[in-house]
Amino acid sequence: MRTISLTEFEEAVLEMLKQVPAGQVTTYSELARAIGRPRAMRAVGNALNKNPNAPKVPCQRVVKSDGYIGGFAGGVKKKIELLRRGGIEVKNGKVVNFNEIFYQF
DNA sequence: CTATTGACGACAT
DNA sequence: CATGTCGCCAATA
Repeated sequence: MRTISLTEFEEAVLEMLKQVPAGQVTTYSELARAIGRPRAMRAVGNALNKNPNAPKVPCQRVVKSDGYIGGFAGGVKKKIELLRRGGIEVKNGKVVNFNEIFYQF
């Protein structure tokens, strides 16, 4: 079924995000770049915010380019908890070993 | 059409 | 390191 109330852009963002393996993270910028809109990192964040997609899409694995958590529709605290649960350590609002677990498309 | 708003990024001060 | 400003893009009013 479709019942997609999402735009092509939002769809693309979610699809790409689903490709991120567990235990790794990506960035808004990289994600935007992967869908062909290298300067649309803000729009990417906007798309994720509007789509409280459940576990279908690991929205929590998207962080800022400098390794900081960024934001989350359910609250940053929640985002951090989800990340830790997924084996990703977060310290002082920033992903530990960010450079090592950073997933590039 | 224009204006406003953001889970951003890079740079200047 | 902290704060401010500008640029960028898509969605929405």
